[in-house]
Amino acid sequence: MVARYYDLPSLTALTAFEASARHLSFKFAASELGVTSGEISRQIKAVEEHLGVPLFMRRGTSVILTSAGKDIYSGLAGILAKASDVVTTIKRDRSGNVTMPPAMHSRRCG
Amino acid sequence: MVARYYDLPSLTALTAFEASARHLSFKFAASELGVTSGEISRQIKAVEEHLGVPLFMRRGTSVILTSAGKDIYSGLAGILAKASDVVTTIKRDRSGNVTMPPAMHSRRCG
DNA sequence: TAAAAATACTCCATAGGTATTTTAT
DNA sequence: ATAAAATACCTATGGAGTATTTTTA
Repeated sequence: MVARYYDLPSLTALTAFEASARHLSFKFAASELGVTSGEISRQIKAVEEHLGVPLFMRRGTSVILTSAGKDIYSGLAGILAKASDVVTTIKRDRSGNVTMPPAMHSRRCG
Repeated sequence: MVARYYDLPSLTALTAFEASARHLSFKFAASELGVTSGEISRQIKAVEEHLGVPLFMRRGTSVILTSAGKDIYSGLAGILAKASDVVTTIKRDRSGNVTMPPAMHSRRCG
């Protein structure tokens, strides 16, 4: 396993958390992300175990954010979106914008 | 697979890229992250395939960043560090700081 | 008792190591 | 020839589905 230079849970888990926090529902998060709610439940648990803090209070048929959950949500949601923007921008501007001759696109170059 | 609400390569791959770009060496990145250089090579390839753009020019015994590589590096390195900060802060302030009675720390709560 | 979350299985994809090969110096 | 990156092969871990169980409104 990569030695976590960045101390972060997996993107999968953070994505599950962000959607769950936004919807205040594992079920809706699951449906938005196209996975089962069981998987969301496991991913949320993974984030909580990574942090050592509960992020949701389970009230049987619904969930609400703990204050740690609110902090993480407000701290991370924007950052994830920004990271995604950077990547999307590069992808949009790709091919021909690399300020190098086309030959540079092959794996090896001299 | 989670339906990539955020259009990002895996954190593992981004971490490998960040370290490689900083060191301009897959070998040093590998040693810093505690993995083999073969794994770094594969992760970089994964990012490049995700983006559809080469990020490094391979010059046999060394690598240099393409302009897309520079863009991604300057765009993402800070964001990853910031995300890591958020998480680290929460971890440091955990246990007892949840503005809820200690009982709230158990899985179920009423 | 119904609706949502948690969990016990299971399976598959991705992370990662070792050993070897390729590439450019 | 040497030093670094790429790759073929293999194993281990984590992501994810199905079905069932638990929880509280």
